[in-house]
Amino acid sequence: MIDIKLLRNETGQVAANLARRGFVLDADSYGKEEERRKALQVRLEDLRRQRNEGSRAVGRIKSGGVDPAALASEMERLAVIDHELEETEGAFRTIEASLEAFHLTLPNLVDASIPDGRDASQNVEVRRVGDPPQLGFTPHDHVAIGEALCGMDFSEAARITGARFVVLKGDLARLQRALINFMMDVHVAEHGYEEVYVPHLVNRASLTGTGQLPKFESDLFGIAKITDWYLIPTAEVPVTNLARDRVFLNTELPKRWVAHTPCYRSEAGSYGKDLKGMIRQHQFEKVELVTVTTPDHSMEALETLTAHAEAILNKLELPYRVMLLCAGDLGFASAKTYDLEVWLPGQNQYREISSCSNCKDFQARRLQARSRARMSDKPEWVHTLNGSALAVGRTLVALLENRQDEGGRISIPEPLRPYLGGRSHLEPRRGGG
RNA sequence: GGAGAGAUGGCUGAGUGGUCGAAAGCGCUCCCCUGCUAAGGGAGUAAGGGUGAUUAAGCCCUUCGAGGGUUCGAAUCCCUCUCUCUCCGCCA
Repeated sequence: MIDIKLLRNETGQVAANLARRGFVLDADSYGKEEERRKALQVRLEDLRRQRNEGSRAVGRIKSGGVDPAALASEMERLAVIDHELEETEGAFRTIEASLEAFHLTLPNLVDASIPDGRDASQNVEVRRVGDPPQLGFTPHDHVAIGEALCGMDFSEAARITGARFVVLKGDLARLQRALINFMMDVHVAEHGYEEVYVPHLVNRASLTGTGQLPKFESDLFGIAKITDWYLIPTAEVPVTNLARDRVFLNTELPKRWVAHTPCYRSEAGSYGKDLKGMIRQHQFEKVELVTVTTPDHSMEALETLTAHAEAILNKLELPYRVMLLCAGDLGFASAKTYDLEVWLPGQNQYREISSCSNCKDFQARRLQARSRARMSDKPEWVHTLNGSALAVGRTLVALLENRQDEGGRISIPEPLRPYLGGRSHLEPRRGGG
């Protein structure tokens, strides 16, 4: 949620900022509704004050020996006030609820450092690391490689569930597990994150806190039995909610958490995209980094968090580029985002493998997550950041495609070998999976 | 799933219809005393919002798990829900 006071007082300025995202905020009609709210609130509070005074008067009359005439007239006066109070309260609640609902649909303000742009085509390449491999033959895509390794089966998954799922077996299932453990270990041992294990089902409040609800319900999988619960679309939701309703001491910050979870996304509205293979699935594994900082350190924390995600790509010797998202491509909760895009020879292009965002105080306001330097200080909103490090399924795809040889062997990068029993290669196999 | 107990400020914990936004303690802040690895004394210390001159004082409203209700008046009474704890059952 953006700062409501700022929205009220500088509606035009906020509207101009949000316009950079392509979000249209009608400043005039908002201003009018806000004026109505204010007038009603002032009236309401005055009525409540009158009622409180009257109630106290009744108390005084009763305790001081009953004077029936005074009591009757006071009660009569209060009945009139109560009547108007009830009406005003109803009107106020209606407008207040509608304003609150509206506030929850407003995306975060765009950071000043963000370039203009309408969509992904106008994102800015910040740097490029590593070169696409010179394979010297027509690269296979990960689907062909996976089938040759006899460990990637989409039709079985379709039978078990439906489209956009995969069954991994043998070397590939183990490779995925190796990647998860490798990433977790690097973040814990080398980057200093605290490993957390979190629920994979979350309630509406948590999803509202991080910004998926109320606006993006169609992207989520709900569950039939408990309608308040949803499968997590990312570990960002449960992990960032660790900060909910908390007041941190600045000395406790930054909090840096890492979690591995499966992620579930309905992929509504992406029917045509990436139908083949593991790139876009309803269920995928992800290792997620979350940082909670004081406001003065969050931009620096975004660079650090992004570097931590890049470290995984570097260790796995995967070529990638860093994109600074333009205003129009920024996610709902984010003020500034770097996407990491890995090179995929099978597609002959860079594809997103990580997204690192500074949400500044946007989620903190929804979450009531605050901090202060001393107990006697007034708490202020923390800043929250999150980033994939990395999307495991896509990392697996990238490894297969970048490290294949003409015979279909996959070379395992050095740091990953201990997680695969020391093996240096995966070999294609004959026969069925 | 069954039975019972509970949910109060950063924390612990009093408070069963009328200046209770809430005793006390801890913690924290400031001051004083003392003087050396500690202790004592005093004062202050919830949040959000409205009004005020958009950042003062003051005044006011709301909030004691959430939502309803009774009442002139609710932390206190009633109903529903959520969560926590204890015991039993079941279970990985």
